[in-house]
Amino acid sequence: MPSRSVSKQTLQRLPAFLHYLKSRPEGPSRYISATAIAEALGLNDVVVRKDLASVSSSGRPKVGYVREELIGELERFLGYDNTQDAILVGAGKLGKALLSYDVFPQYGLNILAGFDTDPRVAGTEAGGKKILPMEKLESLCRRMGVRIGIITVPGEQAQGVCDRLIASGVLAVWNFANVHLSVPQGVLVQNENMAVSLAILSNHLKERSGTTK
Amino acid sequence: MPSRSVSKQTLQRLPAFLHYLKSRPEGPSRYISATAIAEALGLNDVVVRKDLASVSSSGRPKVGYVREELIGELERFLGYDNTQDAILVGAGKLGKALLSYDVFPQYGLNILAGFDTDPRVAGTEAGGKKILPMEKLESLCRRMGVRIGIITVPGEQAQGVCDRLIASGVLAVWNFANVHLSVPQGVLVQNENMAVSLAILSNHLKERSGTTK
DNA sequence: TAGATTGTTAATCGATTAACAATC
DNA sequence: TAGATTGTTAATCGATTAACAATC
Repeated sequence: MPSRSVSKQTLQRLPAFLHYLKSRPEGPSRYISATAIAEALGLNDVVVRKDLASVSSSGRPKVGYVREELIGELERFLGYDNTQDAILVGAGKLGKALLSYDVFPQYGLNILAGFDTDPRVAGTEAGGKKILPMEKLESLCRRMGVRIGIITVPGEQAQGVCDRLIASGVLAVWNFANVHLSVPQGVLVQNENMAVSLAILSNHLKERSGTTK
Repeated sequence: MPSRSVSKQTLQRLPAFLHYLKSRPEGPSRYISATAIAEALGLNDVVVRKDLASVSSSGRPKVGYVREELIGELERFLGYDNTQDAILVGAGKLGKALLSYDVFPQYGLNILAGFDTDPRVAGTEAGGKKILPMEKLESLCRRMGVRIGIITVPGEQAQGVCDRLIASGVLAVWNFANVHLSVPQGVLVQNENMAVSLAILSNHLKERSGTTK
């Protein structure tokens, strides 16, 4: 079965559906409709129906979806049941916080270890994960077939670290450094950029103040 | 001068432009072209030109933009020079990390204080910021005219906290809890959702594995 | 059967890209 | 003048929304 290709927008909504289904109090019915999800999340119902269609085909007219079944299909689609190994580079404040972040396994992410250039940091632990010196990066990645790299180093070092990760076989980079990373075709960079969020918040306030009403 | 309205996509790219301009080594020229920015960030040049047009009108054919001038215009547009006060609710691990995050002021965000229900936490400090008991929430918000609220409480409490923030005059909510928040028209919720990022990473790997090549 | 719901097909909307005129 | 660059107008593309047929 080929994995269906979905748009980025769809992919951004699916986790919210899953979370809503899980958090919803066990109702009298085993069923849930796309309409109900749409209403709860403030979305158009056709959007929800289309999104669900790319993940499941168990929806039945008049009744909707079996809640438990849909949860399973979403989890499978999002890869929550298929844990991926990752490594993290840059064990500063943020890096350590992520190493200790204990909900990642629930989302299918398993951080094997952290890496840091600072010899005082390498050798220590965070969240029960070892922090290793940078020299071990390539060998660990290759040995374990690591495909996800998390970058939490200062901006100036990010591109260099990224290049080393890719050379070691990493195919997806989660970038917390506030710089643009250049990567070869086929490698994904997912930026986690607080500056962008702040810009959106600030712009909203500016527009609100601008209104006369 | 009315603040120009820009699309969300544009707003997401502007911080990257600014960061690139700032990080770019002082070249021989005072000028920078949209084409050069586009190339460095892997974007289409017309997109960059359109984005810049909504922020600046100082671009000149043949020469481009004066780098320093454009930096100033971007900073002003993004509100980096116009610091906004914010409060944070939920002083757990993540909350404390954000309270200590010392780059926010550079992006125009000033966190006044944290709040927490736990009496053992209220009264302590993080990053030099006081953590206050929840009872003081409304009075502080009203007194200081706080318009940004940061939510780092567990999911179950997020909606309740959100309602209290809005009742206290908050107009923009930065939500780190993995739940959908319902807010009245005119209030913005910006979700910082790691589950979404993980879904995107995981989906990329799935599609890569799916390819035969 | 009637009503609720799914899922599809067509219409609309908005963003990106392409083409080009203006200008230093 | 020629070339590089801006900024605008038109064409394309993709996502959302609307309309509707299918079905339990």
